[in-house]
Amino acid sequence: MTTIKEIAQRAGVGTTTVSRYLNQSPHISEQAKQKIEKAINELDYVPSASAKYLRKQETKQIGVVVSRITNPYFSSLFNKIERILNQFGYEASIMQTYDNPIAERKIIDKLKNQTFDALLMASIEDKDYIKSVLQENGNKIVLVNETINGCEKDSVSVDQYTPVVSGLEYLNKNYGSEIVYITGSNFFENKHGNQRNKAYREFLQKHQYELNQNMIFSNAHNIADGKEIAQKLLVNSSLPNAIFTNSDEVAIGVIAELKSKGIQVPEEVAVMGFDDQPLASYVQVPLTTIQQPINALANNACRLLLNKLQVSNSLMNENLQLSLIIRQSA
Amino acid sequence: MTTIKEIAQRAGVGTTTVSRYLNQSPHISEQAKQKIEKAINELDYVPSASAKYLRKQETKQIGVVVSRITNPYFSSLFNKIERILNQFGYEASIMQTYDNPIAERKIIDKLKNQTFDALLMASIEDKDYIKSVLQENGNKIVLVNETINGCEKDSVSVDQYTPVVSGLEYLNKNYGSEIVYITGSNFFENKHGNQRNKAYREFLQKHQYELNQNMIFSNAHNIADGKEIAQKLLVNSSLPNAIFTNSDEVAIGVIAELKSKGIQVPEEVAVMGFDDQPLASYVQVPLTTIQQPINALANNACRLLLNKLQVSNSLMNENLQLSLIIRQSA
DNA sequence: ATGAAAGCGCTAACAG
DNA sequence: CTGTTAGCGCTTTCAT
Repeated sequence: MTTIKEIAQRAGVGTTTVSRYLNQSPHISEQAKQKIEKAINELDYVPSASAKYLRKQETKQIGVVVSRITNPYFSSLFNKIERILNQFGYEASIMQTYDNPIAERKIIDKLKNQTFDALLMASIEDKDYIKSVLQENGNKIVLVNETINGCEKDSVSVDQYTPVVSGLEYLNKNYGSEIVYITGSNFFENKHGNQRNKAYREFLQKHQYELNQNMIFSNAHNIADGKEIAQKLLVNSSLPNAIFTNSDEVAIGVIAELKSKGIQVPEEVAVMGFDDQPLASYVQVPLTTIQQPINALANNACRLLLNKLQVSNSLMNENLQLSLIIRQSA
Repeated sequence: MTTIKEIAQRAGVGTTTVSRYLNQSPHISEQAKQKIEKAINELDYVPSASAKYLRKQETKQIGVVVSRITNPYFSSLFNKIERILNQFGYEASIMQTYDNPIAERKIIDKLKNQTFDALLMASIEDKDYIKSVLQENGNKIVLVNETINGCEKDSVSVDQYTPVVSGLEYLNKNYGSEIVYITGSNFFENKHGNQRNKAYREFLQKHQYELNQNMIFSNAHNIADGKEIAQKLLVNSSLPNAIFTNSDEVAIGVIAELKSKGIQVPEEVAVMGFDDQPLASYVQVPLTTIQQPINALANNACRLLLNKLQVSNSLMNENLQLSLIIRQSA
C-alpha cells in the first residue's frame, strides 16, 4: 500500500506539499507539481479514505435509507438524489432496512460512527427511536416523504391526505362504495401518524360508511403480498367494488391474482395503485395510480439537507403535489 | 463526539480494556464490563469507523458494482449477495456505473483507497482497465456474469452462448428466420468478448443467413431504448418475424411501442426478453424470456470471493444454467 | 512555496 | 485481567 510519505520521498518533497497537491491548494511550484504527479502515477497511489476521514472528521458521504431497493419508487428517488448530491461534492449510498427496525438501527449507527455525514430517510421503521436521534442530530437527518410528530422541520413530504381522498372519491363515484383499503403500515396500531390511513377513515365517516375490519389489510409491500390479499378476498362470497392499494407493486399482485381467477379489472373489481412506478403503464392492466413527484421530492430533500449542512446551493423549493393518473385498472 | 478515551475515563479503566470489550475479547472482569457498558450507554458512544478502518487496514465492506440499480436483475442479485455476505461478517453496498467508464473508475478508486476490502462486479465498462486492476488486485475482485479474456479464474458466470442459440433456434422454428438482434454492448466493436453476440453470429452462419446491419441494434439498456428501436423498425416497409432482446426491460419497451401501433405480439412479431425479471410475467404480454439463475450466481460469486479473502465458508458450488421460460411474447 | 510535527480515534504488541 | 504506548495515513497549524 502506497502512502503519502512514499510519494513525498520519491518526489523529493515534504508530505505537506503532496497533501497540498492532492487538495488542489494553489501555492505549489510547477516543479514540485510535476515531480509529485510523476510519483503518483508510477506508484499508482490513491490516498487512504479512512485516514482522510479520521483526520477531517467528515466523509462527504450521505446515506439514503429506503425499505428496499427493488421498489422502483425508492430506486428512482435515489437516482435523482445521487445526481443532485454529486453536484455539491457529496456521494450517496442507498441503504435498505427490509422493513426491519434492527437493520434501521445499524444504519443509524453508521451515522453515529461517522461513516455518513448525514442521512436522507425515505423510509422509517421505529419512529420513537428516530425521533430521539433527531433530537441529538437534528442537522444530520432529513425525512423524505415520511413524517414524525414534532419533527416537521426535518421533513420534506407531499401531502398524502388530499390525493388519497380524491382517489377514494373517484373509486366511490365510478365503482361503488365497497372499497378495500390496503396499507404498508399497521392500520390499527398506527392510528394517528399516518395521513393516508386518516384519509380513509375520514372518507368513511364523511359518507357514513362503516369501518369494516375485513376490508382493511396491513403490512403489504410487494407483489406476493398483493396476491395473498386477493386470495383472501376471493374466498368471500362477494367481491368489493374496488381496491385501494398503497403501492403499484401490491396492485400488480392483486390484479394478477384476480385475473388468474377470471375476474375482470376494472369491470368486476377496480384496483388503484400508488406511486406511478416506471412499469405502471406496461403491466397487464395499465395502472390507474397516484403519482409521486419523485424529482421534486428529491430536489427539496437535498435542498433541506444541504441547508442543514450549511452548503450554499441554488436549489429552488419546488411545488410538491401528488396527482391521480387514470389509466385502465380503475 | 465521544471517544474511547472518554469511555475509559468514565469507566475508570484503560482504553485497551474498552477496546477489548468492544471486540468481545474474553478476558475482561465482570466488573469492568459493567462499568464500561454503563459509560457507553450514558454517553451514547459508537466507535469511529474510520479510526478502526485505518488501524486495522480493513473495512469488511464489499462493493457490488452494477450498471444501474433500477434494473431488477441487478437489484435482485444484490439482495441475495448482501444476505450471504452478512452471514460472514461483511457488509455490502451497491454501486452504479450508469454504463459510464468514468463512474466505474471512481468505484475502482474506492477499492484502491480501501473504502472496500473487495469488489463484486456484475457490470464492466472498460475491460482493459479492469484487467489491469485485476493483475494487481486479483484477490480483491470477482466478476459476476462478466468475463475478461485471460481472467477466467476471477469470474463466475453462466454460459450465455448455449441459451442464446436455443432462444434463436426457438424463434427461427416458430416464427421465421428474420430475427432482429438487440444487445447492450456494441455489436461491431466488441467482436470477440461477447458470448451472446458470438452466438448470434454463429446462428446466422449455421443457417447461412446473411448478417444484416439493419437488423442489429447496440447499446440498448432500458424501456426507452426498446421503444426507440421499435420505432426504427416500424418505418421499414416490412417487420421482422421476431426480435431477440438482451433484457426484459428492452423487450417491454419494444412490445409497448409495437402494441401502441396496433401490431400483435407474438402473432405479427415475436419478442423475446432476457433475465426473467420479477415483473416479466405481469406485463401486458407476459414475456417469453431467458432466466438468469440469480441465486446460484450470487452464491457462487460470494463463494469465490470468500475463498479469495481466505474466509472459511461452507458455501457449495451450485450448478449454473440459463433456461428458456416460455410465456406469451414468443 | 515548503516542511516538521502534532494529533484525529482506534487496536495490538508488550509489559506487568 | 489490565494499562502504556506506538503508530495506521492523513491534514493542518506554525514556522521559515
